[in-house]
Parts: sequence; structure tokens; C-alpha cells
Amino acid sequence: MNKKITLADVAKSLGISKTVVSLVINGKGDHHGISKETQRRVRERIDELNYTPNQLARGFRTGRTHTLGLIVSDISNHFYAQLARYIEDLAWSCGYTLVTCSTDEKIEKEVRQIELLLDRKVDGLIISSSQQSAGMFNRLFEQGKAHVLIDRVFDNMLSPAVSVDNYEGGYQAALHLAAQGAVSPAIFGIGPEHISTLVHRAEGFAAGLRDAGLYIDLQNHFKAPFDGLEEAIAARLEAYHNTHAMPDAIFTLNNNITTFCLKHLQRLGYSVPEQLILMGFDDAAWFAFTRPTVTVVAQPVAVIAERAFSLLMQQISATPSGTQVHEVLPVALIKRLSTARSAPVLAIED
Amino acid sequence: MNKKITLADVAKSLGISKTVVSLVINGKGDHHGISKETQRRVRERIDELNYTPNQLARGFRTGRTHTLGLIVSDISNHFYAQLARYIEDLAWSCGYTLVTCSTDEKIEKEVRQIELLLDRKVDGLIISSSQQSAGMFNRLFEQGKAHVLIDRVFDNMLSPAVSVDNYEGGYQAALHLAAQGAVSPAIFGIGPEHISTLVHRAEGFAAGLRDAGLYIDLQNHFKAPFDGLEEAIAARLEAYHNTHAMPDAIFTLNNNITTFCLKHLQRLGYSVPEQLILMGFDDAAWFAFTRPTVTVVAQPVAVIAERAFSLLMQQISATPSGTQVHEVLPVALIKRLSTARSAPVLAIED
DNA sequence: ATAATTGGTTAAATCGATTTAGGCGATTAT
DNA sequence: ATAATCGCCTAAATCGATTTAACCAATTAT
Repeated sequence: MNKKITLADVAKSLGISKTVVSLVINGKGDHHGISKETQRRVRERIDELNYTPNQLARGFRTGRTHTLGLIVSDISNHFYAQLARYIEDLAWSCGYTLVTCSTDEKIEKEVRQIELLLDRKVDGLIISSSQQSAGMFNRLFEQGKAHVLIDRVFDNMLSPAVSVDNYEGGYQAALHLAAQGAVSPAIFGIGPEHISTLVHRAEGFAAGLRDAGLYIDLQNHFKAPFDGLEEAIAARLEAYHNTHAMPDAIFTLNNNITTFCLKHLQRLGYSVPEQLILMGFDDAAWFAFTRPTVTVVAQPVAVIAERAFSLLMQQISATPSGTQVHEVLPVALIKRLSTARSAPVLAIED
Repeated sequence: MNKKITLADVAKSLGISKTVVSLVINGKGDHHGISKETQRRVRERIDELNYTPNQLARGFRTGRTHTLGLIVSDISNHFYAQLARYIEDLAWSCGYTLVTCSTDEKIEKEVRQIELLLDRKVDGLIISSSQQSAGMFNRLFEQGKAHVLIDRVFDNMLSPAVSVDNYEGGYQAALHLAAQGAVSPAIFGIGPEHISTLVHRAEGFAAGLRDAGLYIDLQNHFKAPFDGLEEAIAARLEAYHNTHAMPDAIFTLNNNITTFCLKHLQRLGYSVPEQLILMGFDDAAWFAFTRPTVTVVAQPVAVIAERAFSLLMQQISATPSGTQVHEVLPVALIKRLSTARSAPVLAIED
């Protein structure tokens, strides 16, 4: 277990000071007037000895770790897994490493994870928060700690944020379902109920229905618990089934809900779109080849990642501008067969 | 931007030495005979000042960062996303943070990521490697660096490893397809071709076919490139289609291949299982509710995570045993409708 | 009565890098 | 001829924790 070569070893082996070696490594050789010849010798010796800097020591000294933190509710959720992948690629291309944490929508867990990451001196955070208010993030903002809120946003937040137009997505969904003949649609949501994305999607949906001359009771729509999601959805559908009260349309508020809804409707013997139409928020690869394929409101995942990363890098490398930045990206309605009530002749895309 | 409270601040504010504060924080107070009263005062003041230790400095000094690294080919692949989630939970419950890196099957990228994580002094690595040989890992092993190979394994490897019985999975798949009437099945694989999991699955499949009196050319089965996977699969299926040479059964070597195969078979108008039967390696939530539902060889993801984590922790907290540990976990054949050639009356599970 | 032990504590070294503040000899400016 | 400048390099401080080696007074052992 040969102990690691240190910068001091390199310096000693060349009979020069650590300063020179450090400067050369960091490309500050010319700027500090280290002779070309010395620089060459240093680099040569570094190769010979196979020296690599201890990043921990470096980060400790400089206060910059080249590490970013990503906080989401569940990294195994397809939407967040994709997001993580995009962000990881962006981070890697800038020399950053990404630490991802799943909160399971537990506020307490989220807070501890953020604190842990801060104690580890990550250079920045990208957060899809489960919290109820902007308090903690406003504090981060005032401390000048680089971070970006994504996906979920807050009233009165100071932090830079990137989200999509959830309200509009819900609105479009409602218009589409109404156009396809839905009369008494149901919303399938998920707890906790303060999550901004879900609230906005539902509100937009209600507004769209209203404009289409329909009504839905926003307060009391179904909200499955985060833990035991599938079981709750199955139970709800069974209850509808047993009481012969199945709605004629369902709008599911995220991809997991859509997935489980479809699975259990199928299990109960319902055929979509003939007996009821269904559409969801969030796209996923498989929604394009299930039978029926599923109509969704899709989020521009790559763009969310790119914008959030860019806003984060701005904070890290420059002093942030004074104005609050909240980028709201457009969503896209992808019509597929699950809502093709009349003539199922829609082409399967790509 | 109030600068962070340090251990020295706490010590000074109490008029005592840093040593005492450090010992108390680390629960070594009793062991070093710090009086109960002093310990109480220290803890109280830490709360008052809201002091939290700089984990970077701590890790720098102790050489233990309480960080683990996970290397996989693509975190957005459902199998790895699930694995990551399980490992993250285990790690978190033991006070560890997880850094995940995606390699895109690029050996060069994998090597750099491992080196980076080592320079960051992660306490251990869990690696699903894309490399060709055990060389780098045998070196890690000899240096005593804690790590576990998962999923993919090597000949002559010294490192602890956890994998599944890929050969047996392939074998069972072949028997099943043969039993369902397949006569000339095709394998849909993916590059690079040295990946042990894929090799073993294909070899087991060939052996199973042989035992069922069938034959397949192992050398020349289809291997799609990792980049552009979907397009390659689509093209291959189209080629079959155009030449009226569609096989009567397809065995897909991982969940992504299965997904894309199904999607494009559907696009080309083939009905499964009537015109051809299909089964894949790896389960995924949606395979249980696509139509048809998909027969798969499922891996025990949670167990893989648990065993790998356990082997890693053993190395970190104790001196590893001398014997090479390679745990091989069983796979499970889940029969669904995509291979139900005769009577599609199989119950949809759960 | 002197030495050894114990209880409670501290000063200083240490981890491996970066950064500050100069040093020294040779050249250029005045 | 003296001072200022320049080119090249170094010693030492520093980041914030942990850990080693002792210290001092009070008690116990011999």
C-alpha cells in the first residue's frame, strides 16, 4: 500500500520549492515568471512520478471542491433520472462531479442532505425541493451560496429558478380532454399537497375545464401518498370500479402516477381510450409504445438541465446579478392514442 | 456572507482548547476523561453557535471522507437508476454520500472517473465496469483500496464482486422460447462486445437452444452500438421486415434493447406474440402493463445493491479476508404475454 | 517521604495543497 | 554610483480539523 506521492515529494525530487510546482500545476507558471525550462522539468517529473494532486487538500485550501449537489425526491423516477444524467454530463464537461440525493419528499431528510452537502463545501446546489416555503433558500441566497431551484418553485423566493409552465400544461390537458369528449374528468395527484408543480398543474387543469364549460372540485381531488403510491392508485381505481363510478377521463399529475394508473386500469379490464381516456404529465420512453400509447404533457428535460446548470455556473464564476431570475419553460402536448376517443388514426410519432 | 464558525471559535468562546471540543464532537469525551460537565458545556455552546464541522477539513485530516463512488454506464437506464437508488439509501443510512458517474461504456471516461474519485479520496467504489480486463481493479485491490465490482465481472479478478447468473438466465430464456415454439430465434445485443454480462447471457442462451435441439450462430448475432441504440434497432428490424426475414423469436439482452425492440416492432405493424415472440433480460415497471406484457429474466436489484454495499463496508471497516469473494445471485424468469404463443391466458401478475 | 498513577486538560504537529510576502542577483534608470 | 526594476525562485503562513505528547495538580502506592 505505497503511500501517495505528494506535491512536496515532487518539489524535493527536483530540489525546488513547492510553490513552483504548485504554480506550474495550476498553469500560473508564466504569469508568475517561472522559466520555461523549469516548467518543463516540473511537468516531466510529475509524469515520471505519476503525481496527481490530492483534490481534498486542494479543495480544503481553496474552498472550491468542483463538486455540485443535486437534490430530488427520487432518482429512480424516470424524470429525475434523465435530469440527473443531463446535469451530470454538463457538470463533467466543466470538471465538476455531481452528488445526487433522494429525499422521498421528506422535508426533514432534504434539509439534512442540504446541510451535509454544504458542510462538504459543494460549490453549488440544484434543488427540486419538497419544502413548503422559500425560507431556507432565501437564507442560502443571502449567504451567497450558489444554488438553483428547479422544477418546484416558491412564492417570495429570491433564488434563481428554472421551472416549466405547469399551469399552462394543465390548462392544455383540460382543453384536450374536453375536446375529446370528457365530461367528468378526475385528477390523480400525489402528496404532499403543497408541491408547487402539482398545485399549478391541477389549477391550470381546473381553469381549462372551466373554459370548456366543465367543472372539477379542485380541493378534493385524489392525492396518493408518496410511499405506497401504486397500492393507493390501485385501491382508488378499484373503488371506482366497485361502485361503477369510473370517471370518463383521468389526468395524472406525474409519470409514475400515469404508469400505475395504466397498469391497474388494464388489470381491472378497462380499455383505454374506449371506456375512458387518460393523459398524464411527463413523458417517458415507454408511453410511446404501450398500447394504447399515452398522451402526455411533456417537459423539456434537457433544456431544464441546461438552463439550471448555466444559472448555477453564472453564480459560481461571477457575482450574481441583483435581479431575481426565474425561467419558465414551455411544455408540449404530445397527442397519442390514450385520448383518441373518436378515430384512433393518429400516427405513432417517430 | 458571515464566515462559518470553526472549531477554534467554539473553543475560544469557552476558553478551552480545541482538543477538548474535537474529542467531545467525536464522542471520545468519556474515553479521554473529559469531565461530564465540560462535555455538557461544549455541546451546549455548539448548539448555541450553530457550529457544524467542516467535513472537508475533517476528511483531509483523517483520510476518510464518508463518500462512496458508483460507476455505471448510464444512470438514466432504469436498471442502474434503481440500483443507484438502493445503494444511495444504504449509504445514507450509514452516513455516507454517494457520487454517481455515467461512463457511456467509454473505457477512457471510466478510467478518468475512477482516478478522479480516488483523488477525491472516496472511501470506496462500486463499479459496473466497461473495461476489458481486471488489470486496473487488481491494482486497486493490491493497494487495499475498498471497492466492489458489480454486474460485470472479469476472469482472473482479485476484487470482491457481485453479479447474477447471467448464463443461467440466458439458458432459461432459450428453454422458454423453445418451449413456446421458437425455431430460429435471434439475439439482440449491444456493444461493446466484451461486456461479461452480455457474453454470458448470449452463451447461456446458445447452450439452452442447443439442449432444445436448436442452433444459433453466437459469433454473428446482432450487436447494436451503445450510442444510437434505438436507430440501430429500428434499422435492423426494418431490414428483417423488408427482406421478409423476421425471426420467429427475439431475445433482447437488456431492458433498453427490449424497450426499443417492442416500440419498433409495433411501429412496423408486427403483433407480439402472434407473429413473433419476444423476451428480454432485465425487468422494468412498464413491462408489466404494456400490451403485450413482456416476459423477462429479472435481476434481484435490491439484493445486488445490498450485497455489494455490504462487501464494501466490510472492506472499509475491517481488513478484508484473503479469499476472493464473488457472489453470484440467481435470476428469475417472469413469464408474461409476449411469449404466450399458444393460449394467452396467463394471469397478469400482481 | 518519594515515586507512580490518575483525571482533566492543552500546546503543537499534522494532513497536502495554495498563497502571501519577500529574497537575491543582474539589469536598467537617473 | 545609487536606486529602482525585473526575472526567477523560496520560506512560511494558512485552511480547519484530528491526534500526539505532555503538563499539572491531586491522589494513591511503596
